[in-house]
Amino acid sequence: MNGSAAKTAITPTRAENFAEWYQQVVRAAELAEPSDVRGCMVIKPWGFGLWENIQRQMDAMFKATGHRNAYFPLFIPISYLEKEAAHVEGFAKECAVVTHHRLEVGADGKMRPAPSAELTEPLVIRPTSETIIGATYAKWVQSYRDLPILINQWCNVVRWEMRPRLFLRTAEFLWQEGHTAHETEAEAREETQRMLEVYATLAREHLALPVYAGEKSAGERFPGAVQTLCIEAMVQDRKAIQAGTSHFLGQNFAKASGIKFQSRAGAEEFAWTTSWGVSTRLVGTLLMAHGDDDGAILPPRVAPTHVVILPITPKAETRDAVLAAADVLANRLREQKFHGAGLEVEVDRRDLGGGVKNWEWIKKGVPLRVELGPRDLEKGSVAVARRDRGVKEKEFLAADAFVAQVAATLQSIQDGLFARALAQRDEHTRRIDSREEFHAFFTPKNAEKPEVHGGFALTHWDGSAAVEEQVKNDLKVTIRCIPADAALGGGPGVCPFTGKPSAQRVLWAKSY
RNA sequence: CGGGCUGUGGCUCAGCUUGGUAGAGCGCUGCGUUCGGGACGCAGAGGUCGUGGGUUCAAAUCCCACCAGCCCGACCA
Repeated sequence: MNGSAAKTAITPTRAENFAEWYQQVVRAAELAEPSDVRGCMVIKPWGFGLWENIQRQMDAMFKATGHRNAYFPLFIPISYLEKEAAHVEGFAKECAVVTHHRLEVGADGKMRPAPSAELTEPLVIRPTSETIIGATYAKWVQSYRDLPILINQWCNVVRWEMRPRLFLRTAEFLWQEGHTAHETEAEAREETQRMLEVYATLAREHLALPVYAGEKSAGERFPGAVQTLCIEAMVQDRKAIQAGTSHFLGQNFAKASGIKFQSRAGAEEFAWTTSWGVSTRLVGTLLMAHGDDDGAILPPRVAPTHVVILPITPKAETRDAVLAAADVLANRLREQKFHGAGLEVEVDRRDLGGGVKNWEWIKKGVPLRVELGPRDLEKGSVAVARRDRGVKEKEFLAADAFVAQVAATLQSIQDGLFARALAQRDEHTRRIDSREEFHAFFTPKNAEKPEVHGGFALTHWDGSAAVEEQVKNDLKVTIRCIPADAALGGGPGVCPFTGKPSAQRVLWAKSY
């Protein structure tokens, strides 16, 4: 024991070095770790449990909006990728390529790809699946009666990133990609919008992340898309992070892949397609949005475990009774429903001393920790600590009362996290009308070691790529989206960078 | 993929300048005392010093190459 009361579980703190804090949280919370393969991560059970919960809830929303899951190949012939010009250009730089199908022992005794087993056409490991799914849809679609096709797939993709960060940017990551084909433009645009709303709902209600929804500027658009919609969240260093995207692909991919059909009028027409996705990046987003200097804080709706029971067994003679009581309490809690499902409860029976266990769970971000000791058995009480409050704040409750109100308590944590994130975002979202103020907003006081600064700026823009480019070069700030909400856009005005007219305000920020 | 820095038990690092055959703290294992705010004592286990080559009687230490990681840029869910 060397600690003062002010000691934090994570060093450095968020204020000291946010990027390093994040990495330490991922490690301390046992969410993931770097693997021996450059750029790839091992997602550990606690981190994967989080992803599974996000997955399950999102999957239900996809099904509810008429989609079905399917699975398409990991390997994509290079010729498929070449079909859509903008698309290849966007992804070519980060593709892993499979060139051989067999290994052999070389002269140096080491394994090497067998020269005799070179593929006639190399295969790309999917960076995304528009092309191969498009080629498949082309076979499936002949008539307007075959439309719409509403399919989603859960899978991994590979984008050969050079600067990996766990969950936020890795060479391989897990995601879902929805791919739909429609008879009309209007239908496809509606789908694009609908799925963005699904993402916004997921973010707000399940992940407790307030998000701004809007459209990407041409410069930030998905390669090959006509329109890219997105939701943008703010994390605690006030940077933006894209939490989901939905693309209206027009007829670009239909033309590239030959998805055509005979219309009601008998004419041959190209289908209108969409694609939309969210990735394990959401896990990183959650951590950066809600965590504190003691580690992760998980929203109850996606936490792998809602309640952990920590039996306090100071004396051998009371140990069995306490452990038995912990199991009874756990079972009573499991009968409680939170958003339709029984609570996930864990009894931590490990024979570890003192506060060690307690701190492990704090770092992991479990919503509720319950201490149960010999004195509680006598009094019928429990000691409850909420992860969204200070680690010292322990509430002694009658066990019955705790069980009765546990679902409400979890919801209160969920709501509290959202409110906290919303307050932080609103506090650091500013309408800015002058170039000088814009620059000041995004310039740290300490250039050597930049402090947390800036935020979201709602500023007019003349619509030119030149301004985007200039601002990005000067400040590393980009347009995160053109907000759909008129209250944010605020109608016409003047671009502070050029003095030219602007249709509406757009959302600027530094981003992940 | 360009510029800089760094590779030594599981982790963080000392040792390298001035070559002489490897250390600390944490963690881990065992036993005991502890346990409602991150415990303590004693006894242990654990290292091809990133990889390959070179110089030397002798290399963690000097030289070369390669690989990997971190930071800063360009790119991105």
